[in-house]
Formats: sequence, structure tokens, C-alpha cells
Amino acid sequence: MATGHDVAMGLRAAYWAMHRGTEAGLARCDVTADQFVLLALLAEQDGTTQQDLVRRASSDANTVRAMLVLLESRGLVARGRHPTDGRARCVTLTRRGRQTYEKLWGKSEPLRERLLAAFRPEEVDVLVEFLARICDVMAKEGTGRDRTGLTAPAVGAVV
Amino acid sequence: MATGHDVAMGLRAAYWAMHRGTEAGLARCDVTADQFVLLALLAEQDGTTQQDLVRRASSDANTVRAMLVLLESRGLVARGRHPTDGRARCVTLTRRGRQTYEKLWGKSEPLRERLLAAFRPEEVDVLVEFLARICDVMAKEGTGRDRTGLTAPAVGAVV
DNA sequence: CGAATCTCAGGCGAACTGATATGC
DNA sequence: CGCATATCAGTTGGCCTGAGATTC
Repeated sequence: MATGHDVAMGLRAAYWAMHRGTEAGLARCDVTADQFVLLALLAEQDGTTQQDLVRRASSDANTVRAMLVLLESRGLVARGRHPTDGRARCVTLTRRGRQTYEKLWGKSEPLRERLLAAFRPEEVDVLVEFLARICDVMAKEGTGRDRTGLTAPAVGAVV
Repeated sequence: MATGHDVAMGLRAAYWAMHRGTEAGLARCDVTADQFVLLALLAEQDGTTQQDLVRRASSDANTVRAMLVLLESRGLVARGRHPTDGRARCVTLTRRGRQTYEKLWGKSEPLRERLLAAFRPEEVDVLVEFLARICDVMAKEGTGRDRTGLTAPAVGAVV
């Protein structure tokens, strides 16, 4: 039987294989795989807050801010003020941002297909549910401060 | 049914949840989660080459070298010359390195238990096999240059 | 007041590119 | 020769800590 160490190493290998595959698939578009994640999250729900992106991207407030500032300087996103909450930013895709996102989404389509082709339909659901369980079990305490957004809502959003 | 995007985002979330959990669990030991991976690989098979570590850690030659140089400066590993292959290094755990590794292994035991507790025994095998499939399917072409060690032998070793 | 959201300053491990030396 | 292993120089994106401003 596989051990916890096997799971950890397998998860590491799978994540980096996917990450590198994505970077390669998006080559020469001046957008990294992680930046693409933000664009995709904005395409799913535009006009959201940075904090929401932090949660859904499984990232951190400082990182997300830095990435958004970078994307803003390239004219792909806009960071306005939130209409009702003075603390929050209202992040939206610019027109160019949406165009770029759609181009990248197309370029990454083969990757997602290869990913799905490795599994039977019912297996995909099982896999996604397994991954969500890992998030769940790692989110429960023991992480000290939690500025990472790896809380219940984020996990739910992933599923 | 879950999409390829769901798999990708789930994998991302799960990996970072585990990675952060590991960093937190190893807190104040002056060894990062990634360095711990190298120590664990050396503990599994000591006296190996850097290239072998690259493969098994799903990493890259430059990165592994830098990490090993760092670990060497802390007296945790030794980087001798390979007895038969003049090109290769022979990387071994020092006594302190093995002690440190064992301490870290103990500190990370709860993490692995939490990971396993989320699954039934047969599910763990399925998960590990699923993750290996992802490595497989991402390794097949499309990645351009391959200095990453994400080749067949590495995938096999992970399983 | 406390809590949440964001900002700023700064550091750093790790991944990457590209070129190079050396031994198989 | 080609190929593999390792090295060096340099860049970058992304994650992190810690502090502080602002607003709810």
C-alpha cells in the first residue's frame, strides 16, 4: 500500500509536471502559468476583490497584489476601488486582458485534454474530490497564521 | 462532471496546501520543505548522483545543485566525486544530515497521518496511481527541452 | 474597539535561461 | 563525434514576514 510519503511525492511530481507543461504550452505569450490562473479566475468572475482571488488561487495577499500590479502595468487588468467597501479593490479584466485570456485558454486547451484523456469520466470526479480532501485535511489547524486563503470557502470553490 | 480546469485548479490547491502545511510543520528547523525532499531522497538512497536527485525530486539540475550547495554549507550533505564516473558527483548524507532528516521525518509524521486519514487504504493507491498518470501524460512531448528529470524512470520511481 | 482589506518594504528559496567545461 | 553530468552567471516570478494605513 502506498504511504503518506508516496502521496506527497506523487502530488509534488504531478503538480510540477502540470505547471511545467502549462508554462511550455503558454510559451512566448509573456504570461506565466500563475498569471494565467488569475486571468482565468477573473474570467470566471469579473469585478471581484483581491482577497477573493487570494482564496480562489490558493495564494497569498501580497503575492496576488504583486501579480495584479504587474498585470495592470501590462494593461490586462484594472484595479478600481470597490463601490461599497472602501477597503477593497475591484479587480476587472480589461478588454485586452480578456482577449489575452481567451488566446491563452485556447493555447492551453490541448493540455486540459491530455489531462482528461488520462482518466475515465468518473475517475475525473474522484480525482478532483480526492484533491479537495487533501486541501480540507491540510487546512485544519497546524498552519499557524492563515493569510493564504486556504479556508473552507476556497476549498468549496475548487470543487 | 469535473473539467480539466477543475483538475488543474484542484491539483494546484492540493499541492500548495500540502507544501504550506509542510513548511508550517517543519517551522524553525532551518530546513525548507523542498530541502527536506532532498534529504528524504538521500535517506532512501544514499551516495547517489545529483542527476538522480533531479529526476526523483521532479526538479532541475541547477536548482538541485544550488540546494545541495546550501545544504553542504550547513554540513548536512557531502558532495564527493563519483568513484567510476568522473562527470558525476556522489552525494551523501552526513551524520548531522541524517540526524536532521530523522528529526524532520518525525516532525512531519503528523502531516502524513493527516494525509492518509483522509482516505481509505484502497483510495490511497488509486490517488497515487492517478497522480502518476498525470506525470505520464504531461511528460509526453510538448515540454520542449527536458532538463527537469520528468521522464519515465522518475515517474516509475514515484509510484 | 476589533476585524478585515489592502499597501509597502524587504528578503529569499527555488525555477529558469544560456553558456561552458569535462568526462563518458 | 555526440551525449550526459555538472558548473557558473544571471534573471525572474512567486512566496513569505512584518509593519502600517484605511475602512468596516
